Amino acid sequence: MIDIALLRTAPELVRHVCHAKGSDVDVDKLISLDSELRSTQVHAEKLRADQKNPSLRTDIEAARALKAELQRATDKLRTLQEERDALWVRVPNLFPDDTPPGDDDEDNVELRRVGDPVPADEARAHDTIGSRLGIFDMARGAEVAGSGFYYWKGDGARLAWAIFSYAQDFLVGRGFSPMLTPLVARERTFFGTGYLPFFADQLYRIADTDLSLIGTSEQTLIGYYGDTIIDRAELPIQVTAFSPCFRTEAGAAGRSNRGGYRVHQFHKVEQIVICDPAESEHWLDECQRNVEELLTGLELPYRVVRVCLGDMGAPAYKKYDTETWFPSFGAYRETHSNTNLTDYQARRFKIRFKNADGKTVFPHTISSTGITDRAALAILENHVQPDGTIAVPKALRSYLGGQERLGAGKPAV
RNA sequence: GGUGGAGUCGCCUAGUGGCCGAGGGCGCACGCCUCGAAAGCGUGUGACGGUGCAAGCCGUCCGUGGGUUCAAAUCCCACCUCCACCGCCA
Repeated sequence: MIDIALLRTAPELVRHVCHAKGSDVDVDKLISLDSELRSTQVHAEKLRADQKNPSLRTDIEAARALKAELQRATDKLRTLQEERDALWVRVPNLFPDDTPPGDDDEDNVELRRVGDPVPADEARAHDTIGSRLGIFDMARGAEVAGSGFYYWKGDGARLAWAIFSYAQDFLVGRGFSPMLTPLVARERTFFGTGYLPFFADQLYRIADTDLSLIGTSEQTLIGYYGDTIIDRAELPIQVTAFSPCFRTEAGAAGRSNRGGYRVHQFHKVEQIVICDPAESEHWLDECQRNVEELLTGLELPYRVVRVCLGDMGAPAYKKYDTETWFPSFGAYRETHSNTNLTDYQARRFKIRFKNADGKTVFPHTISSTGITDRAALAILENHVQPDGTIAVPKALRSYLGGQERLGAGKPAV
């Protein structure tokens, strides 16, 4: 959420944000609901104050009448509150003036390219390579769990573990504290992190419970601090976690995403920062630097784009995507996303801290990919050798017992 | 999963329908005292919302949400969490 005071002091700004981010929230309705809510609240509070008058103890008839009136006022208050909040929680976050306009990822603005991409080559498709080496299996994944699930096997599974360990060790070296988190969470958590109501159709809900599978450990990492007032001395909080991530990808069926690029379950090392509002731009840049150093260490060519308005999502204030070169797609494809959410999550989740002046304020949150198994797919495609094996980037060798080639031995299974 | 107990202002605690419409202690902050400190004494001590130019004022919050009542921390219902024991288990 943004500061509701903006609705009263700068309604044009709220209108502008809703329009720019394609929100269908009726701002005029919102303003009138909010205004009526407040006058009703003043009325109800006055009645409640009257109710405390000791003379009512001897005048039970008057007390009854007052009770009835107060009942009507609080009923109305509740209705108005529900109506206003239903709209308010859907108002998107603000964004800086230099945010690129646009509707989708086509309109993202490229900032830089790093590394020398190998030529586009359909034959380098990771599923083809991985299947041939016996380290990657879509077919059996579909058999067991349905379309959109796959297996890493043998050297493939070792490669996946290697990149996750590599990324986590790197981030720990950068001051991040590692966690292993719950893989399910309550609705409250998804609301607080801004995934509900905006991405409701992405959640795997667990029948007959309040729980859903997490779509990212961001949800449980930020959730850890929900409804708390953080000691200022603890900021900035830097945490990282490895977790499976579950997404229904509703609506993505039929898109050209062969192989394991877009699936219902992937694995991710996440980087999360909770910091003083004055420092969030700095930490967004720090997280971006981490992303790029991780990719450089994996010897993968990439480009960085500034994400446009239409591709950003309601909770995001500013977002960089990092896209890694996939020869089989003949394109840079998103492997990392790095977002400054400013105080949008903190407000929803009542995460606060006391600033130097002793005022209770909302911190900013940064949510950024560290590494996912999409990077492992990119390693297959970019580092495949003429003999069909995969060259292991130097940075990963210590995580693979010094091994320099993947898939050279007997295929697993 | 079963049975029993419990959740009050950072921590401990008082509390069985209206002198609690939240008291006390600890801690913390400030002041007095002191050469300085400790002790002692005094004052203060949260969150959220509304209102006002402002000092301030008003309201809400006793795990959460409902309900009973003129009136609820207190009575009723549901849920959440924790503790103990039993069962099961990596």
